[in-house]
Order: sequence, then C-alpha cells, then structure tokens
Amino acid sequence: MATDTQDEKRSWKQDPEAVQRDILNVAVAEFAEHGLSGARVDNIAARTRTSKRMIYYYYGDKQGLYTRALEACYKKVREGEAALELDHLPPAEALERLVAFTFDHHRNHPDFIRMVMIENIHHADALAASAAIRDLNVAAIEKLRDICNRGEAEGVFRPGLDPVALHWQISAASFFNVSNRPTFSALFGSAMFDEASQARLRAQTVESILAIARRT
Amino acid sequence: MATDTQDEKRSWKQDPEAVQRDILNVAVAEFAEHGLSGARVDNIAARTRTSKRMIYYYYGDKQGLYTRALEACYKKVREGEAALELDHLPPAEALERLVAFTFDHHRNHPDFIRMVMIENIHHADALAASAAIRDLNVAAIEKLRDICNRGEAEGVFRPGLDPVALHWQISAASFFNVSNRPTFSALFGSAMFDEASQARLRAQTVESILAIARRT
DNA sequence: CTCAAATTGAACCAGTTGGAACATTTCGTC
DNA sequence: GACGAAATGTTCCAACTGGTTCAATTTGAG
Repeated sequence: MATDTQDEKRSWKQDPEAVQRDILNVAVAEFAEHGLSGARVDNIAARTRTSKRMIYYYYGDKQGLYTRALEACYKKVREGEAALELDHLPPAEALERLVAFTFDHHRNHPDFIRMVMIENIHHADALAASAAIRDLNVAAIEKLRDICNRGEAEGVFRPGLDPVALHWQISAASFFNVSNRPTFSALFGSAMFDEASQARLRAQTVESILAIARRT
Repeated sequence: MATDTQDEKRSWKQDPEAVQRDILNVAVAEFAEHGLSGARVDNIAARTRTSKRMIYYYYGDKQGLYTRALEACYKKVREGEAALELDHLPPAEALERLVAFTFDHHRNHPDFIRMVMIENIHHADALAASAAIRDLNVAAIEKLRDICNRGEAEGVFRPGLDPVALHWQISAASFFNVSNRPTFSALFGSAMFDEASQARLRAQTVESILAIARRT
C-alpha cells in the first residue's frame, strides 16, 4: 500500500524478445542449479526483470520453459563449435583442435553439462520431442564425419572410422570431467581439477582420441 | 468407512530390519528413477509392504532416506569390486580385468549410475557428509595403486602413474556409457548401445587405459 | 502384566503451480 | 493524433500436491 504515491508512473520499454531472453537465461541458471522438479517458477520469476505472469504468457508452463531452456543451451554450444573453422585444416590437426575445444568448452560451460545431466535423469523426454536440437547435433556429426573422410582419404586415419563412436569418445572424457566433479572431488580430493592436472588430462584425452583415429 | 466391520483385526509381524531393507530397496529405485526432488515419498511408501509413517520412523525425513539409499548403493557396488581377485594376477592383466569389469558392472547397474548422477546434480552434498562412502572408495583406489606399483616394479607400466587419474579415465568411459545413454541415443540413435558396438567400445576402453598405463 | 518398540491410518500444513481479474503502457498503423 | 492490439505489471487465490506429524493400536520381551 502507498507504493504509488509518487506521480512517477512506472514505465517500461516494449521488448518482447529481450524479456523472453531474460527469462530463458534465468531459467537455464535455475534449472541447471536445481533440476527440473527442484527449480521453482517463483524463483525464476524473482530473478528476472519481469514477472511470473510473463513466464506463463510466453512459455505456457514449467515444462515448456524447461524445454526451451534446454534448446537454448544446445544452440549456444553448437554455435561455439561452428565458430571453429576446421574445414581447411589437415584432418589430424582438425580433430586435435576439435577435441581440445570440446574439452575446454564443456569445462567452461557447466550449466550446459548440468542441463544435459538433468535431461538424462528424465530419460531425455524433452530432447526427444525437440527436432531443433536433433538437427543441431546431426550437423555436428556431419562435420566430424567430414574430418574422418578426409583423414581416411589422405591415409592418416584408419578406414571405417565411425564418427558417432568418435563423438562418443570425445564426449565421454569432456563430459565426465565436468559432470562428476562434485562426487569425484568429494571422494578423492580436488587435485584432479587444478590447472596442471586438467592440462595433463586434456592432453591425454587429445592423445587417446588421435590414437583411436590412427590405428585400429 | 465400514472397513473394519469384520472381527479380523489386522495383525502383523514385527521385523524391523526387513522393513528397513524393504524401504531402502524401494527408495533406491524411486530416487534413481525420478531424482531427489522428483521422487515422491508417497510413491515409495506405496511400493513398499509398509506405510509412509514407517519411513519417517526409521529415516527421519526424505533427505535422510536419500542419504541412506545412496550409501546402500555404493556399498553394493564396491562389494562387487572386492569380489574380483586381482592381487595375484600380473599387473597388466589385473588392470585389463578391472577395466572390463567396471565397464560391465556399470552397464549392469544403471540405478547406481543414476544415483551418482543425482548426487552430482546436488553437488555431492550427501556424499560429502558420509564418511562411510569415502572409506569404501579410498579402499578401491588403494587396490588400484597396488596394481600400478606392481606394474611399475615389473617395468611393464611407466613410472609415476597416478592411480586417481587412472581411475578417472576408467570411470569416465564406463560411467558416461550409462549416464548419457538417453540423450545420446535420442540424438544419434541407439546403434552405439547394441551388443556389437558395446563390445567394441569395451575393448577400445580397455585398450586405451592400458595404453595410458604403458606409455607416457 | 507392563512397557517400550513397532506399526498403522488419518490429519495437518506449507509450499507450488497455474491462472484469473484488472490496470496500465507501448507501438504500429490508419 | 486516434485506436486497437500486443505487451507488461500487480495482486490475489484456488486447487492440489507432498512432506511431515499426531493419536491410537498391536506386538513381544522380561
């Protein structure tokens, strides 16, 4: 009561896209932090510059917001990947760079990792319903397939390389490094996560992947 | 109403330990299925032979039940590991068997993997508070350290091997293979998870780890 | 017989989602 | 510049879900 005694009428700019982005950013943070059922719509609303009203206005319900947040995450990651210009690099070097990039990128985007973890907990239901995300990832695989083909043609990679399997290998190390850090360091200390160890781990990961690509 | 018209008074046997075991088993399944906040105490109660009241009687609250469920999980897994008799095997063979075992074991115990995923989502809070679990895992590392030392002494492993780093490598592949299966197969199909591919993956994992142990 | 432990069914209460109702502002377009 | 549609804010709350606890009974050991 008595909040609007002033003549100042609260005014705002009409900027639907900014509002939606704002909501989405906060939603990613909140979902990544607390999980799907753990996240509170009220919390998300409180952390935005807008209100709960707008969340339902634009995203329908909590599940819809979650799905859109997940999509936004994937989009951002794959955009980063696309920024790498690997097409004109020699295949071995391109692969090396891709692995190193993935390792670093995942390390620098724990929210993305956590969203994927959460999605896995929920059996990838939201992901399965999103054709947009599938397209993004298929594109990523195609890029990797191209590298494999070029390497094979040049004789530096072994024939019959499966880009999906390779992607699995790259992801396993890079993903686990972030996803399981809490339990791992609770059990074995945080030594594995200091700079020196991480650099060693990164190099070892690159090396292992290249070894797989080269020999049988 | 009118449920107890019969003279039959519902009677029960007193068996506290069985009741607690029953609750714990169901709790693991439910938490693994839906996560910490996603799990419903009502559901757990419904799936036990006992009542919701008993859950609180024995475990205090939801969080307490979760912690005990997590502990039970770790205990079971490390017990399985201990059953492997690696001490009298040549080091390379012992390591090979350990990796293969871990890969298979994780694959066969998705509930354990999911509990660890959930725990990571929650920043390993429960795990950090459980000395029992830490002890179990330290023991596992010691076993691995022994293998490393023997291999180094025999000259088949490179010197300075870090058992924790090695455990990291073993876990990354074995864990990711289960934890990220939902999203991975939603995106790229389930080909990676058929028998043939899994066998190949397993062999490749063993090979990679041994390569790390042997050379720098 | 007595009493603590075990067990039960039902009630309680706090928090959450989803939305209704109403008021106000912006902005493109005619 | 007027008008209407879209965008935004505020407030309130109904319905429900879900975690937690109370009151009362049954069991079994000494």
